[in-house]
Amino acid sequence: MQNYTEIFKALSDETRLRIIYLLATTKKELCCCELTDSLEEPPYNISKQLKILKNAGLVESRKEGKWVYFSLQKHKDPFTKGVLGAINSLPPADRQKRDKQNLMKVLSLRKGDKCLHGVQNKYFVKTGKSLK
Amino acid sequence: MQNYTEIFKALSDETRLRIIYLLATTKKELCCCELTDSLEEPPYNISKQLKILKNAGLVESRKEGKWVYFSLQKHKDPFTKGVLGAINSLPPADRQKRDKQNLMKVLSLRKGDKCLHGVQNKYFVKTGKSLK
DNA sequence: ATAATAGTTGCATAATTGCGCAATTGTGCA
DNA sequence: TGCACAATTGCGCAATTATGCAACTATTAT
Repeated sequence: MQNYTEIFKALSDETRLRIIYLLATTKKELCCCELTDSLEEPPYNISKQLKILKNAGLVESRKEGKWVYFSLQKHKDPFTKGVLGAINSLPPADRQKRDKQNLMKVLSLRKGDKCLHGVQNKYFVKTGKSLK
Repeated sequence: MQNYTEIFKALSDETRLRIIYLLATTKKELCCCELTDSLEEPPYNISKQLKILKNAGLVESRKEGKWVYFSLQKHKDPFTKGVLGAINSLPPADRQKRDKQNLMKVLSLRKGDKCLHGVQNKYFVKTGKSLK
């Protein structure tokens, strides 16, 4: 049962839930810098939250050159599938809409479905704060 | 989205998940002392966890004399319904089997579907520790 | 009224978590 | 080799949460 409480704990943080929401609704693999631009959170924070999600078995990663792509864990037990299904069906709040808009903007910069740029809003990298 | 992280946070504790599991699988309303005996946890702990579950909107309570009966919240949004469904379908681990055995024992003491006794293992009340 | 009991709450302390910064790792490229 | 950059990690501090005990409320029985 610890497994399950760990999954719930991983989902009990707003940043982590926003990440999962993007992964679940777009059904794409996203790299750290794309998530950084989408959530307007500094890279180290995104990276830390992704690690927690990975340890909980919700997310898996794939390294490709300098980039690491994250996606929902493929092999899910019925429990995890049920929980992720519930998240996937959530109506998007303002925050989610903006996250998704940001993501669409960044995804349009991909070349051949690959992220070949880095963080767009470089300001995050240094300060962790949004520009406007 | 805070609502949802709050729900996940409420479920990210083993004691609370055990309570929800009993409520979800028995589909009965259970009083605090019955949960105390089932989980073999001291009453104040059960009471505190129930309060958190209640604040998260997962549980509702009904007072009847000295007793307070708790049950799953009746009016559930699709999200909550999905999450509780996932919990309900969990295969019982050893802990859950014992919890349920304990509960069955205590439920058999009811008169007319009412709990008219208190905590059976009174030792919990004073020390919070299991007898054997 | 007094005692007993179901349940709750306040408080002090311990443990955990979150966040930002700086430093580090790993990879590709000049 | 040295540099740029995506991503990660260790550390310190603040904030939050968990835990156990004791005191408290509410209700019933004597």
